[in-house]
Amino acid sequence: MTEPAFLVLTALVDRPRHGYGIVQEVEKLSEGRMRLKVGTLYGVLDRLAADELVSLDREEVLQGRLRRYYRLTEHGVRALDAEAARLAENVRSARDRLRDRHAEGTA
Amino acid sequence: MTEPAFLVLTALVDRPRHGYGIVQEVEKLSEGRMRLKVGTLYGVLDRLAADELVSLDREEVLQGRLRRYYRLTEHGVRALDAEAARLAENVRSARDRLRDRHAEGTA
DNA sequence: CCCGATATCCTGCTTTCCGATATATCCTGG
DNA sequence: CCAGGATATATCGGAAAGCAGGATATCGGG
Repeated sequence: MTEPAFLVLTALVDRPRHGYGIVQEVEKLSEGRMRLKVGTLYGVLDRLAADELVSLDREEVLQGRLRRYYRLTEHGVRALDAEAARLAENVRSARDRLRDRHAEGTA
Repeated sequence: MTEPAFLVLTALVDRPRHGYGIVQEVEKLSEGRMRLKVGTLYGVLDRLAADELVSLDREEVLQGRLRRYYRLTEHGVRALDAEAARLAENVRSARDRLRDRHAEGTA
């Protein structure tokens, strides 16, 4: 799973959101570090929908502007959980090794 | 930074390794989960070298076979450390949200 | 004697990223 | 009253990246 896909899934965990809302939520949850590009978003959303990790929740027309809401599927929840575990393992092994490297210099 | 790049840097933390050795080390440190493709490796190595996160350590000819060793630069160590922190943040926010989602169902 | 492991590298296909652009509405400030 | 920023979706095309496959070459085991 790519990083933008991971962030989109994370943004959808608490409730369905529309495209622009996802962009804002990703920026918020990453404390401004990640700014999801709209050019990236729709491609990611299409791929996630094709894989059935997200699905179209509903469409609203608010003040003449279309809002298309996506929600996380149960499959999506499991995929996000598995990916988080996988990334955590990568982080752990990198940190273990970095710690050993510095410990050697100290010893 | 892409995931293969992250894994290559991790594999080089403890000592310089040559291409094929990196492939094996990545497979070992990920407990068989990640199998780095050779077609991916050399492109990654070139990019990391261009960014000065790794550098050519030495070349050996062992039993008629060339071995080209790469080592992590100090810049590479810092980049790996920063990337690990960034990924850890992504994992943390995903897990926080997943926990809340399940807590709601429980409450 | 062939095959798997070891070892590097290139080519080309596919996927993905993302800047740019297009379209359209609403609100605020000047 | 109008310019510009925020809100909102979508597409195009270039660039970057991933990766399967194949070329090339040695060594050891069955």
